[in-house]
Amino acid sequence: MSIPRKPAPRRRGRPPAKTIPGEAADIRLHLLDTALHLFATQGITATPLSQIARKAEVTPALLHYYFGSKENLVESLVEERLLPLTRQLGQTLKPSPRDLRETLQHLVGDLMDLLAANPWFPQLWLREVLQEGGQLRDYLVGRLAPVLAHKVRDLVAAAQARGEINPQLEPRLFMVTLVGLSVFPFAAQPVWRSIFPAEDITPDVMKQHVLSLLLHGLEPPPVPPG
Amino acid sequence: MSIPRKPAPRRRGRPPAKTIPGEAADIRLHLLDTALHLFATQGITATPLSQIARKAEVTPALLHYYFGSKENLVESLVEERLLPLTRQLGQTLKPSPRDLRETLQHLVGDLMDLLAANPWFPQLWLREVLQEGGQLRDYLVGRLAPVLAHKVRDLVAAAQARGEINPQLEPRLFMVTLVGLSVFPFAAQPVWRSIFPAEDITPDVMKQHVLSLLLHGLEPPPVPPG
DNA sequence: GGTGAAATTTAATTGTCGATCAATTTAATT
DNA sequence: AATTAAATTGATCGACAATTAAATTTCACC
Repeated sequence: MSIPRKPAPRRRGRPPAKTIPGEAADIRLHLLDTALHLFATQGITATPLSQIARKAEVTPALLHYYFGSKENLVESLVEERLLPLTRQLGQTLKPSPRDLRETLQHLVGDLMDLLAANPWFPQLWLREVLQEGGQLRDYLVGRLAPVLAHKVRDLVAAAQARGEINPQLEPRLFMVTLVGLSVFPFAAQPVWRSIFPAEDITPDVMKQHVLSLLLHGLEPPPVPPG
Repeated sequence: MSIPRKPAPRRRGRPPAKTIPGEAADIRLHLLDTALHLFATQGITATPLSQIARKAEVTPALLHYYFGSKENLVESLVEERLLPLTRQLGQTLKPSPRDLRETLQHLVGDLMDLLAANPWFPQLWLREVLQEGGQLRDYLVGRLAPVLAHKVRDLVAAAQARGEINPQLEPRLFMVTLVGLSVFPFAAQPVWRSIFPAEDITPDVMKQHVLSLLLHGLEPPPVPPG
């Protein structure tokens, strides 16, 4: 039985190149992954570079070698991880010759798929966007919001004018509501899952719940004819 | 015109007692207020004691004199500011021989009133409940949730069984949804208010919006008979 | 095979923050 | 009036985090 050995405490100097190609994981990307995960679970300011380094089994100095500074590391994360996701989300609203309901259904569906596929997203979002001084807020307000929030507001207002939807809704609040409705349950998962057993509540169930609430609220469905 | 003078840089030693009774504000409470405000807007870890001290026009040492440690200060805040509010909220669901809609309307209404009256609440709530290791999480899961979440779940399930409400909703997700729907828009105020002008969106407007969405979703109201 | 660039670590530097403690001033008590 | 208790500052210590510099090892190319 081989003794489980500490993974050779990495000598100084440039390490030998991996010959196994699959193993040649780009260190920089690995650092990004590690940082993203820790930032999401603990917050950016609360996570020292040393911790990222330890988890990635390198030294803090290497983080500086690759990113220059902590601030820069965050910026890289936004640029390379967050932006692609949100851009993808932005696409959803592009072709909207559809019915409003259908459009919103797609938007919320896509958003929730994205949240389910990237568990770090909701926490990071709450912490770094909603929080005063959050590192990501400027980006949101400056780039993402104009694309999404304004469009949603206009679509809702137009549909209201046509009498297609509930006129008591405030168009300008609609986007926030949408986001709250989808992001919050994901971010709060650890809480409600520890309140009652809910292993059977999959992302799909959550999606159904949210969409149904969005479309009909508490209203029971009309009795089917027959 | 008198030169605006720096408020006398407080000599060391015990200060003379204020004879004006209204002026004799309890320093400890003042420190709590200041800390609460800064914590809510910047985050706990992001706020050094020195900043609280500067804003309250005392030295960091005094904070230690009154609270012993930063951790203790946070605990005091939770104990003396947050808990009373949440307890008060817990009362709302106590007497519920009412109709489900009416009950929920009251619950959401009360919650949103509370949020509007205590602007620091949403931010601190998000941080202390949703965040891994937040101070309020244990309390919420252990005490508040059993009162609220379980009750809401049961009420919703019962109403569904009676065919009174939308059967597609997941009862166990209902409470989270409710909280997300009300807390999120408040917490995100700084964001959406900077996206488009919305001075006219008062807490009452927000309340109407949320309640209407909750009750009817996107459904337009039935054409009034006549 | 030698040489410079690349990738790492170790070690040193600097700044900030929380905490402690002695000194000082006033209040309260006897 | 004397003495003790309470409230407050100033100075500073130790921990730790971010950054920088230097040293070391390997790689790639001529």
